[in-house]
Amino acid sequence: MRYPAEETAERHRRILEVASVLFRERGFDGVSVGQVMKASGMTQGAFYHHFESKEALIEECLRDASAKSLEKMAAAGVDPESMTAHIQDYVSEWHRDARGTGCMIAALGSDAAHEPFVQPVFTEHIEGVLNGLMTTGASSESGGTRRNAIQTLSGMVGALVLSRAVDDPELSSEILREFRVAFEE
Amino acid sequence: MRYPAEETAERHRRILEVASVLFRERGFDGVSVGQVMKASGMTQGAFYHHFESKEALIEECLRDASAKSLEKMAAAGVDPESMTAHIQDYVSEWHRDARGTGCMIAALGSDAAHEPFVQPVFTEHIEGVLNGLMTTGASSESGGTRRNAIQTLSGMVGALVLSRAVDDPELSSEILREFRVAFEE
DNA sequence: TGTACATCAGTGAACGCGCGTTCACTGATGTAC
DNA sequence: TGTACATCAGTGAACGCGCGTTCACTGATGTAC
Repeated sequence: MRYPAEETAERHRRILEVASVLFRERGFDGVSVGQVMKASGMTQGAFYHHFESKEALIEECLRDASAKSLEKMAAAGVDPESMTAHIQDYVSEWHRDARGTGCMIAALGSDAAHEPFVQPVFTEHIEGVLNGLMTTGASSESGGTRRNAIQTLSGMVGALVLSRAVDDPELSSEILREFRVAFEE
Repeated sequence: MRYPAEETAERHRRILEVASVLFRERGFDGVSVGQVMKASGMTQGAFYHHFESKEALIEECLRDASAKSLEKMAAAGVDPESMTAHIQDYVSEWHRDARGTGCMIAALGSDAAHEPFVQPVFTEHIEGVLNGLMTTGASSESGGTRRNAIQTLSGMVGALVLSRAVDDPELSSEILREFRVAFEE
């Protein structure tokens, strides 16, 4: 059956959305094309009418996640107080437990090191985040320099990765809490 | 052929060493049992005389990497200056390019989030590293508190992950360099 | 001390399985006349 | 306006491949007598 262009675009979006969540939850190798399509309500075969390959899907997922993340950040970056709130929200129990919809760097960053084809997307994304952190002076008391943005982002990503790698809920929360106090008020 | 106990133990160590490097370089899913055994100079079949399963190998590799890392850190932790040097060495181009022999948190941390069986090892390891950072006051000008250890470790791990996720050598070096200045002298 | 046998870490082929990808086929929609 | 046909996003079976794991077999070493 041939479908109206609108429905086709809608299905494309659904695959992208579903896959984007699954990849962040389970890693690139932890999700198969079949699983993505099943979760999107279609059969495997239809996948290749929407994407050239699994790698192409991954790339598009990352570009999508990057764009959404930068939008959210731009909204928070209008003044120093809301940027501080944004950082506090990043290093939170809520975000730790929402891998599928959260930061792609924390979820997939260490995989990016051995999957060269995703590195261009990560490079652009990280540049974008650094610029976002610099637009307000919230990254440190000494103002919104690029150096402060780099130090802030490193800490945010590291704290979230540590809190997720750990088994013990007390330690996990302690990491988030103790990191957060560096950006209080 | 039956082998002397010494040779058997030596082969076990070799498998562990080879696998430990490969996992950090390519991730858990990026390395097969066959590849590990080939790189260790044996055939696939011998693997199961040394380890119960691939998961058991991974666990033993991580415990080994953790022990070696904590030893190195203890050696550096005798005084604040050498601990500072240790931190500077961690956030370096050298370490960035030595994934196979470097920090297991930076190399495999985001995979740990979706492989629950490795989380106990990561929990113990991270506790150990935090204790190591606290033995000297080097983690911050305000002394070796646990809070400072958490903030320092988060930043170290995050900076290394960012520097490896990125395509552009200039940006990668900039991240390392700008993070390092926070711990100068 | 010499011989018979149990041990067990090797070899390498085979197992079933799930993967990414391809394929022949279907049939409602949009287009040409 | 009605009919004939091309399009193309679906279906679901099949492809070859590499995976983790198992297996029958080998044969030098260590042990028992």
